[in-house]
Order: sequence, then C-alpha cells, then structure tokens
Amino acid sequence: MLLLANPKSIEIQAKLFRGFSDPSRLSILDALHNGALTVGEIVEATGLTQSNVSNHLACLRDCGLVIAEQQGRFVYYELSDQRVGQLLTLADQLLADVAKGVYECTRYNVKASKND
Amino acid sequence: MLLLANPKSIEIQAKLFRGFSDPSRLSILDALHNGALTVGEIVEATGLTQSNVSNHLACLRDCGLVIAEQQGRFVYYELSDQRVGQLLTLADQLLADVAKGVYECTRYNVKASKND
DNA sequence: TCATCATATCAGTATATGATGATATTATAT
DNA sequence: ATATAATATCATCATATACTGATATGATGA
Repeated sequence: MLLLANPKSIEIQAKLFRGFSDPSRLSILDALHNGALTVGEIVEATGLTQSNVSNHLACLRDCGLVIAEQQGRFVYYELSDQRVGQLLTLADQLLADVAKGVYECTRYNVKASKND
Repeated sequence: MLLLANPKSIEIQAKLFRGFSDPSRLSILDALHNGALTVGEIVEATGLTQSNVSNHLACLRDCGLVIAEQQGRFVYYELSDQRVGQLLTLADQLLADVAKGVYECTRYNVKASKND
C-alpha cells in the first residue's frame, strides 16, 4: 500500500518533492545524473556559488537523494538511487507531453515568469 | 535527450515538481489517485477549505497535472496522465528505501518539524 | 606546525508562496 | 426570473525558504 494514505507521510513526501522543486537543487541533481562530481565541479557545472551549492547539497544529503564520499580533500557526490534519476526522466517526459502548461502556472513563480 | 540540459527547462521542471511539493496539493493528487472526484469531494477528502482547494486545483490544472470536466453543477477532476500516478508511486518507494532522512532535512520545513 | 585548498556552517535578508475571507461566477431547479 | 448550490477568483497577510557573505572546519603537503 502507498504510504500516502497516512497524512503524516504526505508531509514527508511533499518534503521529498521539495528536493526536486528548486531550480538550484534540480540543476545539481541534473549535473549528477551522469555520475559523481566533487563540490567544486558541481559549482562549475551549475554556476551557483560554493556556499549555495554546499547548502543545497546538505539538504539533498539529509533527504537521502544524494550520497557523499570523501576522497582526500574532495567530497564526491552522487545520486543515492537510480530511482532519483527515474523521477527526473519521468518528469521530463511529463513536461514534454501533458504538462506544457507549467509555463502558465501563476500560483508560484520560479524566478522567471511568462514574459521571458 | 533530456530537456534538463537546457537551463530554461530546469526552471520549468522545478515548477512541475512544485506541483507535488506542497502537502495540500499532494493530498489532492493522492485523493485523485483512485479516480475522478468533484471539488466538494476533494474538500471532504483532504479537510482543506473550499477556497484553498480551488486555488490549488487551478494551479494543478494550469500545470497540466490534473484535468477538469464539468458535469452539471459539478466539476470533476482527475489526474491528467498515468505518469503523474507513477511519480507518486516512485516517490513513495524512494521514501521507503533511501530517503528516510527526509525527516531530518532542516533547510526547509513543511509545517511540521522533527519534534512531532 | 603552518599554509593552503576544499568544503561546510551560519546569521541576516529579501522574496516567494500558501492560507484565509470575501466576493464573483456559473449552473440548475422552481 | 430568482434562489440556491458548486466552484472560482482575488487581495491580503504571515511565513517559509533561497541567496549572500563571512567564517569555521577538515584534509593535505611543505
């Protein structure tokens, strides 16, 4: 049965989705889709600041979406589970098909709005 | 290829995930997982106010996650695509396995925090 | 030990966004 | 036509949360 039935679990699951719902975190997950990267490499790949990346990585790590492995001075991050990648792919397909209207959604704006 | 490659698409996709990242919206999607419901039934199923449900439904509708069909005075809502349900199920499994740490994530709090 | 590089932490701030309450709309029945 | 039921819209407010900048921690090499 789905955990979803339990209202407490709904909050937890919403929290899980929040891992994916911010452009910065999503670009980090995307960068990791092809394999492990160091924090510095993620910074370079995403164009975010080191502090910001590190904050988001802590978030993703706590959530269990990524795992960290120290190697010397570097910390390598990678997706914790192939299903994380599957979620990204599924969402991508949804976007391509039915969810094109996301552009129009005005209840929440992820930075940019329709006029760009 | 994944849309994700394009930075603009990352924002769109983040927006898509936001559809799932709020407990109220998620409980609405969950309620619809078993089939179409009227707004009133969703209100009853979720315990949210009519206004709130309607606002969130507009959001989900604009995003393309649900579709609406008027029948007399009632409007029936249902998930727009089976992959929406698949996303819910995948997330559920992720939670059960690797993402238990979501409880601990302190960067963002969905209402409740660890002390409950 | 000390210097340096890589990463993490944290407080402060500005903004985004969810909830509410009032009101508007639309559909049906009498 | 009017009343009523079902749903939608909108402005307001309070809160959550992402970003920044400064600093701290930890690892390595000299």
